[in-house]
Amino acid sequence: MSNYKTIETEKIEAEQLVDIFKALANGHRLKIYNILTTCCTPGTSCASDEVFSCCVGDLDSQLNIAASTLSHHLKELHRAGLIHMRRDGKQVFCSVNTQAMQQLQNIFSSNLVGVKS
Amino acid sequence: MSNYKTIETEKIEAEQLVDIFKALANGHRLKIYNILTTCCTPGTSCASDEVFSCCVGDLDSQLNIAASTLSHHLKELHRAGLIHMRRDGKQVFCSVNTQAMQQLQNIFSSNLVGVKS
DNA sequence: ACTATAATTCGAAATATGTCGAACTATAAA
DNA sequence: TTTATAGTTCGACATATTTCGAATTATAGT
Repeated sequence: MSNYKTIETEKIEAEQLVDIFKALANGHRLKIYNILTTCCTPGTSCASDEVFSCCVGDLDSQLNIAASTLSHHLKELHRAGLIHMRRDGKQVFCSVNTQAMQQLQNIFSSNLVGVKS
Repeated sequence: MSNYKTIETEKIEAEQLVDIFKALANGHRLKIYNILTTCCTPGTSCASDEVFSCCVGDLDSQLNIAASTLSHHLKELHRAGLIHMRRDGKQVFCSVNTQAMQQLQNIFSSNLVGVKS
């Protein structure tokens, strides 16, 4: 747990920002993130019986990659602090970290990359 | 010239977005982009006699990498459509593509990654 | 305890990226 | 036209990333 970024400070560290961009710099991961943004709107709980659920298996069915590869990508997104993952029984449910998304918006709004040097 | 992205459409293609994140997913390139954002505010022309100029040589002096490496990184940022490059005599001046920046902000504002599938 | 389902970890292989120095091109000045 | 300055291109090498299948862990049901 201590290995994973939280993105809670106002200004994001330059290195952390690189990690975030790195996490999004892949077609599969961007698609995953995209699916999660359109599925898990803030406040919505992602139960598996909803149309747009987002447990790992559901993502798997939309991606045409090996389960192990998907797992790897989810880990990357999680490590960057872009998504949440919680286990519920046999399944692991994923959702976007809306707070992180907010801060990314801020970064690109004023003059970009307002990072602590 | 036809090889370089322009980022003029409202919605950004998913692949293009991956290229943009890829371009920013590197410490040196992010630093370059950062320098350019704090130097070339919209409308400002970046003459070499200003304090914050941004010809390739000026960037070089701030980065501690080989000139050839810098050139490579600038090409990546340019290919992604994130910066402009124009030759003026012996020097090549770089500046951010503010339009691209704007669109990145939009992407992260509504529900992220509003990409054409 | 056994079986099935969901997901992760591991190790290997293929591909991509970052980096440098040497050689090259472009422009301006002597 | 020779020389100096500013950048780029090329080829090589080291490192990082992506991907898979096989083996493993976690949980729930029989």
